Amino acid sequence: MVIISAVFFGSILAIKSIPIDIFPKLNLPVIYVIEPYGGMTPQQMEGFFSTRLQDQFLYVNGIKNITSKNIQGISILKLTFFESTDMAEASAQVALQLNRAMTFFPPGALPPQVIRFDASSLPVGTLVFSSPDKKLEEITEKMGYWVDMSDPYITFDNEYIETLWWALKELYKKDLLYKSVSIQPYSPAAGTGLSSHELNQPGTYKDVKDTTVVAMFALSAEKHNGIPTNPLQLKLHELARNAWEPFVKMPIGGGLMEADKAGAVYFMAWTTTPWTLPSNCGLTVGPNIDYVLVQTFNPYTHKPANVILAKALLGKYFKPEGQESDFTIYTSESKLLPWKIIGEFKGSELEGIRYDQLLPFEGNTREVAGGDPWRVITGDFVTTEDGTGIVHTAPAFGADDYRVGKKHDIGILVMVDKEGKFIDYTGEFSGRYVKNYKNDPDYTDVDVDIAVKLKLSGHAFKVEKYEHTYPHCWRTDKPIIYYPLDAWFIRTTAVKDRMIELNKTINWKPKATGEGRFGNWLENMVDWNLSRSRFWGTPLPVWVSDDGSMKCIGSIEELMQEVKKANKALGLNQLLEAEHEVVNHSVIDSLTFKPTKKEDLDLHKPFVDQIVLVSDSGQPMRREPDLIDVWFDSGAMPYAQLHYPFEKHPAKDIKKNFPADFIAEGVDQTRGWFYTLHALGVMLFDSVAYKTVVSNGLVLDKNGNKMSKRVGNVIDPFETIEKYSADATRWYLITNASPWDSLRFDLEGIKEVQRKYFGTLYNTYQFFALYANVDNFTYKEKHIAVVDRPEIDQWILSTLNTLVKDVTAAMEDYEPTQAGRAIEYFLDEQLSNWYVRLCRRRFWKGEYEQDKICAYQTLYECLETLALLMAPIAPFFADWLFRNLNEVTGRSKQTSVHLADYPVADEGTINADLEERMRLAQDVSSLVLSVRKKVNIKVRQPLQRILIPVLDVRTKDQISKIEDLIKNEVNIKSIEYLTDSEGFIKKKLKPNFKTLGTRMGAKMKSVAAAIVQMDQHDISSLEKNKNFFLQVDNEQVEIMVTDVDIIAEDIPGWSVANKDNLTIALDITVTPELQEEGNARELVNRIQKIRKESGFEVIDRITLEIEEYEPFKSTIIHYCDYICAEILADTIKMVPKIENGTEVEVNDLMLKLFISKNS
RNA sequence: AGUCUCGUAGCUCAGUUGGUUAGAGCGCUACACUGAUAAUGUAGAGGUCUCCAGUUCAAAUCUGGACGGGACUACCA
Repeated sequence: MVIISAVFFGSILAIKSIPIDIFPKLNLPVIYVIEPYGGMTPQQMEGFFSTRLQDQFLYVNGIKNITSKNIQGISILKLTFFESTDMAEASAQVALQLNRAMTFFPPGALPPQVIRFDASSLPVGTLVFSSPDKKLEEITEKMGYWVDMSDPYITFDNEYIETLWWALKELYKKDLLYKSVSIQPYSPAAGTGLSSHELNQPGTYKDVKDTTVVAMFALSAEKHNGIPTNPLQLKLHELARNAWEPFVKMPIGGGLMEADKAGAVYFMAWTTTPWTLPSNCGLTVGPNIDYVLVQTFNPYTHKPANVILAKALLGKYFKPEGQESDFTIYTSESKLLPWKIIGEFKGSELEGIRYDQLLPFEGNTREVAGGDPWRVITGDFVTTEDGTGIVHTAPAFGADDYRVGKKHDIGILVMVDKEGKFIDYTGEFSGRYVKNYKNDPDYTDVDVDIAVKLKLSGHAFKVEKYEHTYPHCWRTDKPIIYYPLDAWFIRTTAVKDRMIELNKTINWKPKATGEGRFGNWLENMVDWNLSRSRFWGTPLPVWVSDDGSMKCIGSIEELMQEVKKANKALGLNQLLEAEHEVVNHSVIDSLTFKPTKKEDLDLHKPFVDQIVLVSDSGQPMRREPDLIDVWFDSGAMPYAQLHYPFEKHPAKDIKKNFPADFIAEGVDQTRGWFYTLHALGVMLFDSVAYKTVVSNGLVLDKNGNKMSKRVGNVIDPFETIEKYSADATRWYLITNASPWDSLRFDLEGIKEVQRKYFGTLYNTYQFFALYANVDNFTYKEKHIAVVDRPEIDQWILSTLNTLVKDVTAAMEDYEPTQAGRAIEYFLDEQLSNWYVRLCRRRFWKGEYEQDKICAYQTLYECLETLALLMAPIAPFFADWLFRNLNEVTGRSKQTSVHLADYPVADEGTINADLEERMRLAQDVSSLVLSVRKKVNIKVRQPLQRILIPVLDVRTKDQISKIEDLIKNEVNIKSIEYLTDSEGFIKKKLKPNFKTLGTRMGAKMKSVAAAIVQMDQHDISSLEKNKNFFLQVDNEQVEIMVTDVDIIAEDIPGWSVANKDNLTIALDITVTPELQEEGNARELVNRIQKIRKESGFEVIDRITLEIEEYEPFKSTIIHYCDYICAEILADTIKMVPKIENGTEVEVNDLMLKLFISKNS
């Protein structure tokens, strides 16, 4: 047993130290890449993420050695995971699910404490570290989910078992543990019960052809012990008699009709297992099903018969043309069976009617059955899908039968023994196997013989071969049967209400699973069948004596005491070491039990079975042979792995480990682990076992099919992680679909994540590092207060803090998908696409002073925070980023992102107004750009102005604060606002359906139409008076300003664009001045290109010579300073002729120029 | 068979308490930018919101049913 601290760890490390050497390396860490490329292409991304790098990192940096022990001052939250050792089998599924699950930990919870649970029921000794564990270990580590597996606690340790025993004894004391029979799948061929797991093996269910019989159960004589048992019973006989009355003494059905034969009434019941008929104890009908009494003939004996069956199933046995056809002409040769409905009733009316036992033998008498057999009872499970609507009920051989039989006390008959053969005293069938379990070549089918017998005696209505699926034993390939076996139960139904109540306090993700699937399950719960008849597993600590007294052992100590007591009372010597000391009980002959030392004690079979205890009355007691359900092991895991209540060690304090903050597992565990944890938590501690549960959806293949080895569509997690990295895989799994939704796993999606998210992040970081290296930015300057930074810095920091808030909220709500998507959006749309793009100049232009430092600090803070925020999802990249930043600046004392605290939003930095106006700026820019595109004027060409109609003061205010930004972004000179609108702006009304709808109701449609029809005059009247009367369907309807959105749709004569209620108009006149400026910019652009092609450094100064060219002359004169500044030229020389220059095209003008580097 | 869940663009997913132009990203096409440059930006095409019926002035959204994918439970005369 061990509690393991887990750290999300990792990073990416260089193999080769090839710096990106565009600029001299200064203090910031160099971005290492694997191949000698300068940039990061999608293809390289794969290589960059190579897990080989992760491995190196782990060992070089020693992060592996970090445990909860040496991390101080960090809040530790608990995380409980369940891991199955079936890893080898289901590795892909489990690994992928784990990937999704493990992102769940609330912020500030680093490192989470992970408890590893090992639900193995493998044989003692064989499981130390078998390959599945190695594999598990490896994948866990590579996924960035690290648990110390060097010392896992295991469920077959004595300490673990001791807690289980303690738990069982607690239940025993509360009278929640009892022994009973249950009908279980059983393989007579193998002589063993089968678990449902075994029954769910592929290939278990096979199509077989069985002999089926529709048997006829004759209603008893009219009285039972002198009184009719059901008023209907009399009536049925009477109906039959009356129906046949006209035919009495007539030659009918192959003989003279006799009055006393006419009244025979039969229930029809179908069975696919005729061998269960001697064990029949009842007939079950559906209370709400309609049944009919049909006058007809027995198809085999051709004698008159009256049968009862469900009305809905008449067509299965009777042809329509036979209805009310002539009874008198029916002979044994007749093809057509005449029939007539002579009575109709509900199933509930039939309840209690008695019938004669179908196949009475010496061995299946009323006394043997116990109870009150051979009655009609009701059950909800009866359908009219097939059969007759009346179910032959043999409580011994069907779970439903047993349940309903018990409820109605019809007794139980078990005419087949555990070898699958009829017991003695079953007449001619005695000793015969119900199926060919012995591979007897001369085997004859008992079912057939029973069918023949029934045919001959007039108790069969239809015998036919029927193909259906039937479960088979996976070991012997023989059909299984359902058989009553002794079993131990936990009386979960006794705490049902409490379990339901406490379940309501559990935070289920998604909610529906808890309320629906799990809630239903609880509502319909049955007692928990604990027994398993295998060899390996936790033995049930119950000893029983022949006279029925019972002891439940709750600890090793107690066992020792009891053994001592037994030794004394029975003269045994069980405590002693040796296998000699033969005593007067054969069981102990080969005893190797040496309980003098704890570790020598083996609480498993066969050892515990050899222990004999003594009852209070001095009788020897033997252990019940049962083992307990491994799900009990799992359910008790929170305390069993702490060896509760035997350990006093503070680290094993139950209060710190129970209940779990949350658990996560596949949704398929609803009835498994989720249930057993809950049941035991409630029964033992009257507490939930977990506060939150996340039920993970399945990971499907890209076509939406379940991954299966057989189909070959399994994703190998090793390969995936090897190739695409843990981070990209994790990010993909988390952001693509909520953990509880099933996910179509497509490798293309991971590539997309690499490009889109990690590529952008990497490039953003690289951009930062590039210039930070140049300027030697190490965050050594004093932190500049946010309010003292430029507006755009304030904005991105405000957005960043909003992001922190959102991500934290999403994480706390166990919504990592939302968190991941929010991070993506921030990085891509806001940081990269807006902030960095707009601020590029600030990083390379000008001196290293205030504004530049602001830019560095701001971008640094964004990157740093991003690293922290994304650490749970992308542990390796996040750490890489964090350390790259932090190792230079030392801002955080922690050496790894996983040791640092999760960011906390600074509310003071959040400025909603600012965020709103930046959104406006983005929208305005986007609109201007789209107009530019429409009219084909490139952004480099400056334009004079845009016009923004503003219908409220606030919008104007907001926009005017970000004018410069917009002007810069879309290259215009000025922004003008149109406030007084009438006659200039063409307005349009958009009805607000929400407010209008409730008021207008049915008139809504015509009102909406009328609103759209309103002219400019009407609109200004509405604006002025705040209301307006519309003429709709001869009715006056009042609308308010608040009922409409007023949109400036158009400004006549301008090029406009709008989005929502924002409209902009662009002045597209290019004046000669603007043209010149455009030319200048174009020229700068061309020269920059040449600089780059010529291999100049960005800081090189140049001289520019231009061949004189009249149309361009004034541009150069007017914009000389601007051009020089941009291209780092000291002077521009106009020369008459250039020999070896470059020809460039500027707005359709050809220029010849020559650039030389100044020395 | 029952219970649960999912079904929206070629693909992966958003879509608030029902409200009128159903959104992203990828992919595709075109263009722009060129001191983040194998990077970046803009635009376009692409939808019977699986189907049917109902409730409503109004349904991708609510109700019922069908179909399809998936999970679990059960194996049934």
